[in-house]
Amino acid sequence: MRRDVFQAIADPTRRAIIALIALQAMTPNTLAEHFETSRQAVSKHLKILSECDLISQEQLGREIYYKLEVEKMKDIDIWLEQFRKIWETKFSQLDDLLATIKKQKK
Amino acid sequence: MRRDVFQAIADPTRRAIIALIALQAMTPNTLAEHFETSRQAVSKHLKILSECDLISQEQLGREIYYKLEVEKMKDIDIWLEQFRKIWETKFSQLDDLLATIKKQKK
DNA sequence: TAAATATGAAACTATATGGTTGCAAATATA
DNA sequence: TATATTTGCAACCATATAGTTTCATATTTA
Repeated sequence: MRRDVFQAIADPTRRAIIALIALQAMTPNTLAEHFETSRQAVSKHLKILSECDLISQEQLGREIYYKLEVEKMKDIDIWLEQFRKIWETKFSQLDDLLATIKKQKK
Repeated sequence: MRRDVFQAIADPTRRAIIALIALQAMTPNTLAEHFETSRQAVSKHLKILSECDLISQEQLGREIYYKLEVEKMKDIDIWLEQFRKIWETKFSQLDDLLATIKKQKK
């Protein structure tokens, strides 16, 4: 079973969960109130997010507070870095390359 | 069928395709040489990437060159922005919140 | 102690996903 | 023109995914 950050953020409900607990740590019950799905479904999403270390939990009595491990989000940022260099270049080297190929073929 | 940028980058083969064509536009055949899977499987990945506008194509004779629409990658960057604000804060407000809850409960 | 609350796990289901093989269409080349 | 090359699409398959309902466990509260 694949279980990485990219697979974790693929699901829109999980992205919403991440955004919610980024603002404030929450219990599964409180989280579930924000969605149409069942509490158990939210729990399954929390498990997936836990398995790739995007969130951590802290038990307080019978409640479990889930919070975002925001450092892990940097993994996505690191992957984006290689493309950031390209999109910050005003003149596209790709268009340039295609133009070159076209000329060669003629 | 869901078809957004986040779902597109969830697959490791598609992330590899993106990284390859970011450097240089490529045909499906050339791309497929970089992977274990069949050319047809690569074509299916290209279709998914096309459907969410992450790539575009240009036909030259019987060859079709696929190139990255690097602007679309910014969608991911935009989503990350909300978390970047948090991870750039040295002192975690989440730990703070949990500490507050603990005190209230005592 | 008994009841209520919060949670996770198990079993099940429908659909999505990623892969394969075979084929048809378009273009280039002999 | 006949053949080779490049490509996308259809049909099929095994597995993953996201959801449900039911149940067991732990903790709080009456």
